[in-house]
Amino acid sequence: MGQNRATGQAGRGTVVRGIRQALAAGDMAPGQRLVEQELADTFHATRSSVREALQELAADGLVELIPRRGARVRVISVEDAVLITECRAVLEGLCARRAAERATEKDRAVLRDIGTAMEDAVDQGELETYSALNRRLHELVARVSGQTVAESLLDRLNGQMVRYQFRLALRPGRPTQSLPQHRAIVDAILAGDPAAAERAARAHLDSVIEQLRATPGPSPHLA
Amino acid sequence: MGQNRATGQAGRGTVVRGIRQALAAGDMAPGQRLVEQELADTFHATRSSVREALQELAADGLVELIPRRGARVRVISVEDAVLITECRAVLEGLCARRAAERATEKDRAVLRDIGTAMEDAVDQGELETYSALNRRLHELVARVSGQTVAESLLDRLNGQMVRYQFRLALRPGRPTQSLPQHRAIVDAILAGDPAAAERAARAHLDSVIEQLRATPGPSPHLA
DNA sequence: ATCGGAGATATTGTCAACAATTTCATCGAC
DNA sequence: GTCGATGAAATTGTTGACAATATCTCCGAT
Repeated sequence: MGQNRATGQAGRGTVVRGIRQALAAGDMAPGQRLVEQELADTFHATRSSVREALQELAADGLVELIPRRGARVRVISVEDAVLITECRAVLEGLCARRAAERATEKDRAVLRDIGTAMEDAVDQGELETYSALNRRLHELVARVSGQTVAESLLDRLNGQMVRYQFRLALRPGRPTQSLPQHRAIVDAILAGDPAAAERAARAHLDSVIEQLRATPGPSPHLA
Repeated sequence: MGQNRATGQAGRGTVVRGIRQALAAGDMAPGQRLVEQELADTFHATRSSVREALQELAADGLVELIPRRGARVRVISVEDAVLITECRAVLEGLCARRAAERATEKDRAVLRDIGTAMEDAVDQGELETYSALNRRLHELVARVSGQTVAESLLDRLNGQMVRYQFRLALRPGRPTQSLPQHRAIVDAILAGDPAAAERAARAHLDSVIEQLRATPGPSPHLA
């Protein structure tokens, strides 16, 4: 084990996962240049794999690919983040609506659990837990909705927001603000009220947009 | 001129455009297998270009890429079309809302023109013209909205629907049904009424969904 | 000191041959 | 006649070397 490079599809997957993670962890700064050979070395893959991986990431909007000049980590401005979140708002609204129509008893039970777990987490100030539950809730609503198209679009949009979600969850007082909004979504779905579920989801994301707008801009270009 | 193969980025672009067009024109049946060497020959490109082009098309959801087994034209079922159109509904609703808020005098003039041109086309039974105006209207609303993220998502979704849009526009009586809906969208934007614009856009696409549901399924697999 | 250009270096893009895998056709057993 | 195996053909996947381009470095002129 050790220095055999992952080749082909395995390699490509490795690189995609690796870059995604590095991006989420903040190890790669927005705007940073991504050199194919460097990536190949760090992830022990071939340059071909890296090349394909970069194309995949570019298609997902995580990386910017400029012909003959290589790849950079895509820079997402606050305005971009707002536009993305506006789209999330209507798409999650759609998902919440469908979820309210289709949720099975099992789905409802899980939703209820997440709801109470969220309240506990906020009560005890466990920010990390609350953030994780937040992600799980949004994912669950999308999955339960059966709206696979919206689900994949949301996946994509969320991927582009990693950096901002990070910063937002850490804001003091934010959980207190978002918890009742999350509860409203859960309650509407449990009550089987599609219109209320859509309204609640959109209201929640509108509030996220407000928070984004109040953001000073996530880093005025260091390099 | 003639038998020099387009190479590199030129080649890739050629292939992407070529396949897109063939797909729109119905020259490639859904489910049809796409063999790399064949495509390379027909589009006078190298296999590398074809390979990259296929990945791009797969990312756009037009082609299905199965490892080690090649590429096929993606089959879109009626259910898929409905899910796609549901997403279009909320996204175009968002665009219509923003367009109502932001349209300049110039934008409004163009919108007005398209509206009257649509009425003329329907009056005189010019189906092809009406269909083209339809596309132009939807595109214009998206562009005027300034919601570039929604615009690109819609682009993608529309690309996947080419076959269905085709069939739908040809239905007898359909123009009479959709014309007032289009007028409602235009009027709401002209009036600067965001809520009404969103409602009108969603209502229009809800009606499209109804039409899709009444479709017998676009071709029960010939091959 | 700053600007601009020539050469060197680094980086991306291309290609054709080769390897691995799947698909197809043929043939034999039941 | 159907099913399954065996081998041939077709197809996709991978690789490394090479070509084209961009970027950097250094130097001289103003």
